[in-house]
Amino acid sequence: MKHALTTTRASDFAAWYQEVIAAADMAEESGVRGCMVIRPWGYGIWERIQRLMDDRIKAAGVQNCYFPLFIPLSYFAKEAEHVDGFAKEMAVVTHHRLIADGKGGLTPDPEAKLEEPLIVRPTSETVIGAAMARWVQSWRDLPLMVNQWANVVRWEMRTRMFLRTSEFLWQEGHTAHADRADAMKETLRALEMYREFSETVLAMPVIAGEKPEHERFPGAEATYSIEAMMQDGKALQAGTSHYLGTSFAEAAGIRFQTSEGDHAFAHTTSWGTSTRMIGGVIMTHGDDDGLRVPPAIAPFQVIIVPMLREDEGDAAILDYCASLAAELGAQSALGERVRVHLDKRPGKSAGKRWEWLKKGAPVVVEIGGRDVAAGKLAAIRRDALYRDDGKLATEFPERAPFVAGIGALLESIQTNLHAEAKARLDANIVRDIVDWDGIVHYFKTTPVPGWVEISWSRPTGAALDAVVEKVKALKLTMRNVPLDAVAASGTCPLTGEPAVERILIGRAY
RNA sequence: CGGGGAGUAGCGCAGCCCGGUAGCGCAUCUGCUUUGGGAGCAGAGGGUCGCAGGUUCGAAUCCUGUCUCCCCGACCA
Repeated sequence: MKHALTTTRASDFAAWYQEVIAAADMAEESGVRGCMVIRPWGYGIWERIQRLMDDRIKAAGVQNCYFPLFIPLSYFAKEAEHVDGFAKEMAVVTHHRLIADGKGGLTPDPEAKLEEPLIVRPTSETVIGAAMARWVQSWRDLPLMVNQWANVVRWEMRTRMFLRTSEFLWQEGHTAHADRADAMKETLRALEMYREFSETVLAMPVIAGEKPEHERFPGAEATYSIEAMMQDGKALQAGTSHYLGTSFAEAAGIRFQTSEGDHAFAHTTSWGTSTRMIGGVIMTHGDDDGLRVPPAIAPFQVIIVPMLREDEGDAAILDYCASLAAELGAQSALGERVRVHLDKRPGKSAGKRWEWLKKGAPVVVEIGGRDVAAGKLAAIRRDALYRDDGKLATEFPERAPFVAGIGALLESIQTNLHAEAKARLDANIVRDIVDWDGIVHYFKTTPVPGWVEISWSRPTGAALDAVVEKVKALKLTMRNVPLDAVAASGTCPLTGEPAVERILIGRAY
């Protein structure tokens, strides 16, 4: 069957991923190492994610604010584990002026060296912690819950668009609480928010769980994640939530007077999701014809393409399209007005149709003179592009019932995309392996391996290091300990010790 | 950051070894024909060959440096 992309998922998944991004006009190279230009269609998807996530964040009583891009090195140095975790990937500002280098170029002015270097934030715990120290005096000031939408920079060695870029966009929530129980409750609330968001908005099923010790955020006491399975079976960590204990509060001085009159350090949390989720959407829903955008995050849900012939009949077609767009736009889907776009650009309608299909617009409607005369239209749904015979599954409904049913149609596409991905996730987690040979056999013989969930002994220290090395030899990593896993049983295949909990293992991005 | 590959028109590529007027396909534009599923024919426009030096009468081509991308590894909350 002929497809819109030249690379298929089966032939070269990594190349396919890049082709989708290019073909859907989502993002492109910027000329700056590891940084991308996010184009309107990609950014429009991000704006949708922002809006729907922001609604949830605010509904939880968290307020938005904004903190500086630059963080004094001294702030950052206060939490030792945090520094160790990020020091190797830091962008540092050392000068504030340029001068001519005598060769026609510019160079930092040695006279303008900063007294204290500024780092470009890789995350904002330290600078937000400093503010929280000022804002929190009394137990009455807690909990303090803030969030910011921002860009952060991490100088990664190897970058991939949306999945791991030097600069990325995200939201980072930061909260301070009077005690451990309250902070842990917030950590898990944020995790559940991410799980629900991923499932219902991104139509991307995930497993929520706790990261093993060695995968924790630097400085955290506990890290939780949502893990999504891509179409190549690899895991993508799509959101994290951390219980930070009191170490960041101690480093920043977030101290308060309790109702009993003594002093205590706050228990803090942080949680984040980023533009990486867009990479997850691509690798969850994309197919060999490009992207498929879940209707909830599609910048436009319905595209109307008039089939113009540059003759006197065009005016009637455009009138018909305009009134159809208005009627569709007055309908609701997924709790919002339907987002309709009338593509009035000149050009061949076939070319425009494929452009929108590659972008993944959920529904493409084409209108020709015959439709105007008959009061009908031609509709293509992106989640079910082809008929069994390989031709486009275009339908030709009457206008009025189509308009009345658009909300239900978009909702069914949203549901359908989720169901497809959920079936794939469920089918590719193996839960009955009980020994190391079984793990090796699974990953060596399965053409597109997914994940295995095993009972393990939760080793720590050197024993954990040994286990990490052992699975690394198979290019595997421990993903998380699912919150809703069944009880552990038997012996840990990795250590031979009695198992205490269930953990997911798989290849990861 | 180590090993490998690549950068030539909007996109995909050839030309480079062996230096001598910048090529092809798709896309774009024009004309004619066509017209309900990515139309056909004819013609046209578009590139300081990633960037900076060097060698040479002459550099896309040879040399040096540098930037960016891709693959493998290391790294990756």
